[in-house]
Amino acid sequence: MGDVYKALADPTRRLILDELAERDGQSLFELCGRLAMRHDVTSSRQAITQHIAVLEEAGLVSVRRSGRTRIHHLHTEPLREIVERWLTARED
Amino acid sequence: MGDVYKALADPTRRLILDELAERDGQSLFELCGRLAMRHDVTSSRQAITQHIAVLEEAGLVSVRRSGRTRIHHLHTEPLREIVERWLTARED
DNA sequence: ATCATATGCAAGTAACTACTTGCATATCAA
DNA sequence: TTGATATGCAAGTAGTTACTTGCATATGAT
Repeated sequence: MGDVYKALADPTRRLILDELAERDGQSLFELCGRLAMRHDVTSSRQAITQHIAVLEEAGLVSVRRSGRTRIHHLHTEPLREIVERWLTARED
Repeated sequence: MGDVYKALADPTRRLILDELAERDGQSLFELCGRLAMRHDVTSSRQAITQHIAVLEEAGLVSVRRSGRTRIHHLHTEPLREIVERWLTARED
């Protein structure tokens, strides 16, 4: 399993999470389009694919195939690790 | 102001935050020692200094001088951005 | 003043990361 | 099948990052 923190380190990847948070279940094509239109992401489709792969390895995004289309879903659970690590008072 | 996400991307920097979370107000020397002893961090003092600089730019650590000693303090507030960005339901 | 302690600065390097380009594959419709 | 759509794979490259080494500075104690 990949590194959640490293996955968040790139601004484009964070925008991908933003996009999926606003509209879950987008295809790759849809994502690329909306990232370009609404967030001024000029990267190529391949670049986006590679970013999504990193997010997937971190457990933040899951991919499901439907015909010739990839559908992407957001999973925020891995982010809770951050909260629990430093934002929660611990008793030891 | 630096990037909180990039600051968290490095495992050694996260251990520094862990250390300060457990014992706030450590000096550089103290930090280096405890990182080596308790977390098997083999990096040089300079490496640690550079990591702290990144954490400082991200607002996660503040440094105060006391004589020939640097005292480090943890600040978790910047981490709340992460929570509010994806872990909080938004209404728009 | 002298010496050890605690830290600062800077250049160099190896590894990693994001990105691109070019081509390949697969699905759907007509 | 043929063509267009949607995505996959892989090699190459520029820029970044973490790290080290060597030397400099500054504080505190004797």
